[in-house]
Amino acid sequence: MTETLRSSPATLHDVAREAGVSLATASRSLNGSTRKVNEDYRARVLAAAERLGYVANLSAQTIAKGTSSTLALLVSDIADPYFAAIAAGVLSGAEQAGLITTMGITQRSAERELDLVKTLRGQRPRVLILTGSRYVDAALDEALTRELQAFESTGGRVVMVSQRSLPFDTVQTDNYGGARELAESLVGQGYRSFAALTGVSSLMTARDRLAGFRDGLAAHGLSLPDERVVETEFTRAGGYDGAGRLVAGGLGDAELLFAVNDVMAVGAMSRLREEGVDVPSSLAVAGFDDISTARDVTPALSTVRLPLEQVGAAAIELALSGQRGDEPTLVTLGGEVVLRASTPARG
Amino acid sequence: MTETLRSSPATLHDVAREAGVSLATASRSLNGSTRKVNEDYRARVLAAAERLGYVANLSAQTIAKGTSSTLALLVSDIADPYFAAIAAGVLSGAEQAGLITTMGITQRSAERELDLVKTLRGQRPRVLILTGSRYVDAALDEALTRELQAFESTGGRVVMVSQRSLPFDTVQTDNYGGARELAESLVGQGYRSFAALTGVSSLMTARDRLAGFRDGLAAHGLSLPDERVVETEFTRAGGYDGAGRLVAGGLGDAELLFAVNDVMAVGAMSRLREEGVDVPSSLAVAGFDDISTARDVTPALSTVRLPLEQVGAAAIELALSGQRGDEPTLVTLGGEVVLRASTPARG
DNA sequence: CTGTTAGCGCATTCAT
DNA sequence: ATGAATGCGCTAACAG
Repeated sequence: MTETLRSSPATLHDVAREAGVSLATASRSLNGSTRKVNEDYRARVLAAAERLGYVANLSAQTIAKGTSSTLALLVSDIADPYFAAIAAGVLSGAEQAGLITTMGITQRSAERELDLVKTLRGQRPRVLILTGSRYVDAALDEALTRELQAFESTGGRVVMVSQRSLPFDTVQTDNYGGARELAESLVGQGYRSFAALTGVSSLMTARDRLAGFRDGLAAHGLSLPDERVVETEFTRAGGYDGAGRLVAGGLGDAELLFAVNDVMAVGAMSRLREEGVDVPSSLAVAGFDDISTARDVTPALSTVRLPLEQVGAAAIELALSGQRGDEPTLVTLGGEVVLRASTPARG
Repeated sequence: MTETLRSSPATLHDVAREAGVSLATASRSLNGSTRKVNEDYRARVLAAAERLGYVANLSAQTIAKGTSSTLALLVSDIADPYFAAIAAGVLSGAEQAGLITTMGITQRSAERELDLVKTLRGQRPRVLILTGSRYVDAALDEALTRELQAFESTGGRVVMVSQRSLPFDTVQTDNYGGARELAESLVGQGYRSFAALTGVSSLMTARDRLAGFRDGLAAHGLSLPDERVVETEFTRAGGYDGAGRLVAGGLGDAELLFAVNDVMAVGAMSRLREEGVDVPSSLAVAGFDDISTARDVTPALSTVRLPLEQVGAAAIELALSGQRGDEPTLVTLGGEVVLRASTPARG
């Protein structure tokens, strides 16, 4: 009758019997709030639990207590370093808070996101964190909002990590401000003429960064001519293609190319090299995000570093601390301009 | 009495009452196995559930059925692209199988790993997947083995993703074979004299790759002199430092530097550039893993591509298909040598 | 301080 | 085909 021969997990009942105490005493010894149990009994219970390999059934505890110790996290794509970094922050924060986290991948699909929210609500998590750019489907957005509000109305907390577009607490990075600062730094480096690679305009992230960059230039009386802005995909391949289109259309007097994220910038650099456009002497390049590749490309890429792990941590903090007010809270984390070899100072 | 005013989630009981049917009928309509309920009633139940925003309580279902629909995944560090890729494979596989996955981060600590296993066992997951290199602490390993065996003896399935060292089903990548093939390819490119950067010898991954590389050279009558093998950390910083030590010690006639993983190779390239050692003309460099940065560095890095997402998928498949036999199953996924500009053909 | 008992939300026998 | 009743593993009153 050793532990390894059982075919179903030991229950609290088993432990109580093995220790010769009541169910309640066993419960109190193992998980009970404050010690209110004879040290002698307690030891016997612990020993019995150890002997039986007992592990409390979390589902049962959740049911009995009426509150779970779970956090649900939704990300677009965990293999994307951007989300991976945020997830890392969330996971470590959750663990510190004693929460187990369950994760779902939306694959950048609003339908899947909605489905996952429904599924994960079944867990009765204490917190639901949604990460990733919002979509533009109004119907789906509305359905999602309803679902999330229902969740909140039953005691759950939802935190969005992205742009503030739905009426929930959200943590965002300062895309506009970071891009604006980047532009100003670049002007400080002596650049005067610019081109840009941006994502589809429905992506708020892309829009905000481009707007910030533009305004940063405008502050110095400079501008980004529309014909030098190419809209492409938010990926490495998009950057590669976009750079090709830019070159084909003629670089003109452009001195610096701003890509709204690093992977696009890296793709662009690759294409520029193939096209025989030297970076940075013929065209400087700057990105946004500071992915780890940024410092390893040649020349190393100037960019804006986002405190991604902190974003995850902030999301947890927001979710766990205090009550949800009437007005959703908005936490904005600033980026930091990092100038590297891809944008050297100009004569 | 609209849904948003409730302060606790609707229960099946609420739905039954709202629909004017019994609890059992409601249950059968919403989650019951095969349709055995009048279409009329069924519709009423579904409508009531919709109206109330009812979502089945997963914990309650788990308790009632005695089996959960959860999978637990442990990774060392989710921000590491290696684990992120595997996690992506696991998550998508789990979802296809209708499993919710909960995740834990071990931070490469054997203690934390053991703690997490205990905690996650509380969820009564159907499957437990452990990812990451095994450690060398015998006591901890034994405790972990016991815990995992207890889990298996109560119906759970465990799959290890890493080297085969514990007596459980495992999915591994062919580190030895990949490195061996890489070495042979490099010899084919005309390289004859080598140096290497390896991780601490307790890391089996590092050991296997180095052994494979050595044997690949040996197959052609070549070898890797011990004084040209520097042991350093398994990280970018480790590669950076290691390359520095190598240069300081004198490169001798070394033509190619093999780093046991890509991040180390990238760190090394960075250091070599700083030291004025041109890559590849003075020293070629090759890595292992094919992280996305590999093709973006200059020169692009030769390496061995590992089918990481497939590894995750294979782990799930192994866990879900068939019974655990007496002997643990071992699945090995091969890598693929990818030659790039960092190791051009030599005269 | 300890033991008894009544739920928690749901699935599932067992009758009907 | 439907409903009433039992139990899953556990916590939290409630008595003793």
